[in-house]
Amino acid sequence: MDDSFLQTCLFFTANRLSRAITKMAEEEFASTGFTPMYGYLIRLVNGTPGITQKELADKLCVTPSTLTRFVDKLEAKNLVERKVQGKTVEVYPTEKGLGLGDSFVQASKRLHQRYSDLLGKEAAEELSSQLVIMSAKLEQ
Amino acid sequence: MDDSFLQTCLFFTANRLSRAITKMAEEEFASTGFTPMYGYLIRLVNGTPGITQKELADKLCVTPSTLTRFVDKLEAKNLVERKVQGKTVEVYPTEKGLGLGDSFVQASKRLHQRYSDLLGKEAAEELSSQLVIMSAKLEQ
DNA sequence: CACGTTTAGTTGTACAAACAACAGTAATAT
DNA sequence: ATATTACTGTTGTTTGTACAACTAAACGTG
Repeated sequence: MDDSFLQTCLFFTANRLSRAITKMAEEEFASTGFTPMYGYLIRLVNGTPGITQKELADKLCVTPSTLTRFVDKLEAKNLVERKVQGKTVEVYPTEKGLGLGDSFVQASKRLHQRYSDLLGKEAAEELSSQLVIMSAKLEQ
Repeated sequence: MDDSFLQTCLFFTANRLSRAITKMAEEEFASTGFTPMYGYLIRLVNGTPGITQKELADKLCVTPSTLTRFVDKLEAKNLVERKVQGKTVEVYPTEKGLGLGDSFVQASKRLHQRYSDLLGKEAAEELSSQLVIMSAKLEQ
């Protein structure tokens, strides 16, 4: 049967890549005790104390509801703190969160190394920057 | 703050693209009453009557457990039929499933047109084929 | 043949992420 | 100054997907 429609459909190919890289990222982040997305969130908060949830959602490209759940979990584990400011919520790092920062940076580096070895350093960087450009166009 | 690590991390950029294209695909497939993944599954079954679940999982790049759930749902809606053959399960189309085939093809075409308009036809095709190559390397 | 090994599929469970509906606050317009 | 609109965040619910543990069939070797 002709199943070439799978290879040419961006929905399918993008999701395939997403699943492959997510699996790899989870493996590399496993030692931190958190999944990659939480690692990036904490890094953003550590690097921008008082960043609002809206800004976090924009940077991470997730919906506000998803971000609420993320912050809920991190707050429960005492890794970030919320401070309500009118209608917005500012998110601040905690001592514990700041202490974990480095392990996330290390995990990111291992992940980057691992996929760069498989794809080639140049190709990996080119791919990533293409994905940013294309995502922006699709989100319009 | 320097948040360039988000743009250069393939985990992040791949998931961003995945969410953007998934949203678009769901919009275009909404009129069929099914999400895109189910559409592709039905097309595979319609085009390859008796295909096994293993083969479907391989083609769709999902795990066997995920595929079991998909087939469960489609079978409940009478869109495919299971036939146990020893330890494997063959999946066959139903009349109803065959009848829906065309609407999935139409939805796929609309989706393809829509993202091609945004990305450029050439760029979209190039991107999709790059994603296939890169995914294969990551899955090793 | 019998036992262990591999393979295919299923089920329980968990998590990321979305949407829809809602609540509270801020900003704008009349 | 009040009413309306817009914005930010939360909660309930749903879906896609994975993994681990399991069952059952097939295969291979002593």
